[in-house]
Amino acid sequence: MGTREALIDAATRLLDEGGVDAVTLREVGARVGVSHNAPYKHFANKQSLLAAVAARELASLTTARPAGPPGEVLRAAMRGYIAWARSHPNRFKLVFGTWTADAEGLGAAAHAAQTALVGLVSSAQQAGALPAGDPVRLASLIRSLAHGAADLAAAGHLAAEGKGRADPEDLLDDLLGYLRRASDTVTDPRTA
Amino acid sequence: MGTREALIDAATRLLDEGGVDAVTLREVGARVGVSHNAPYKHFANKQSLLAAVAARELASLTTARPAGPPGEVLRAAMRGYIAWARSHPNRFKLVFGTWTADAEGLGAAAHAAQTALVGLVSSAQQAGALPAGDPVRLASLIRSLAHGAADLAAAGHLAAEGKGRADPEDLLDDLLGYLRRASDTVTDPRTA
DNA sequence: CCTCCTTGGTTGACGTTGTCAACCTAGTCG
DNA sequence: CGACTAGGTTGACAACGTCAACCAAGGAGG
Repeated sequence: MGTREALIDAATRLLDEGGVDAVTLREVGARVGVSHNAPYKHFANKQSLLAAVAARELASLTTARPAGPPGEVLRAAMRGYIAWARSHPNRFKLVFGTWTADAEGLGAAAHAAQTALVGLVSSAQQAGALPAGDPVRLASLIRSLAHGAADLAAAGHLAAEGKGRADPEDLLDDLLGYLRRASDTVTDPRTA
Repeated sequence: MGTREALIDAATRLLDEGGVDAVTLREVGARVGVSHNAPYKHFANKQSLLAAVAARELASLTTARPAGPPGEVLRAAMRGYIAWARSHPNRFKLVFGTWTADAEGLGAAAHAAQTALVGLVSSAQQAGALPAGDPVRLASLIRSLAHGAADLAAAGHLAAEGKGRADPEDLLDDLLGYLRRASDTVTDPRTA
């Protein structure tokens, strides 16, 4: 059990408990049982530690993909994305925060997530659950909606009560419904 | 020329320059020409100052609405939203950051923005540019996409180069296109 | 005119935090 | 056996948010 992993664990727990401001190198060190400067033996600075937390989180999102009809797998994956954002809002905010420098591991994880999603979209297209077109672009569309809905909901900028209730899951279903309808109306082979 | 406004101005400028971490009460005070504790005469704490910055920013987003065909007005409004997010990413991040407490003025501004957008959507629906349905829900859908696309683009999580290029503006147009097609199918099932 | 209170400002201090420098120790390898 | 390195320690420092105490201008009201 490396100290490095323990530091990332402790930082993640602190992040969940009190937001990014609660993640202090001293407290992280204390929780692992080392001094306040031990983290510097594993990370260049606080940002690097947070980047490691974000990278691991993003990677864990990409794994664990269930089986089933392509359209449903895609829907389940995006629901997982939304559920993760709602249950761990601080991690969500961290992952998509400002990463000026030091985004090596993070960039790779982001690219992997993107690629996996594009694969799901392609399968769903072949199954007729999504309209034809560039799968990368369609994946970006779907992910942008899920991401935006989750973020707005977390920030409280989405109508959450009353007749105009719009949960992120509802909005996702709405979009997938519109897309399925679009794929039904036209059997257009390719639109470049 | 109230000192309070000057403080908000200085804080906004600092935010643009170096992110939220660069906004220090001491530097804000120095730029306005007062001491490092003067801001406490106008704001309860740093969070309150940032909340004032965010509230003013959100309010400025709601104003300035052009005229034209309803569908185009809606599209222009969302493009303005995206353009704002791209040109002032730090303000964008701040406005939709974590606002546990002290969201009075911010909540009001958010509600106003929501209401204005719902009005645009309703008009576009009556003009046939959008499918029927709860306008609040449809507005949430469109805004979620614009918001998510802008946020992902700012974080670099959106494929930005190569053949899979997906600018936020492109994704917005894609969504509006699908929606228009869905609104057409009610009267005319044949669409291309 | 004097008094009192509010408004907006000041200086000084304190604890916390990120970060740097110097030092120490157990293990590995030539 | 000696040198090097990985990992950890203590101590210091400047910057930051925040609190407390003090202070000047200016009206309100007797």
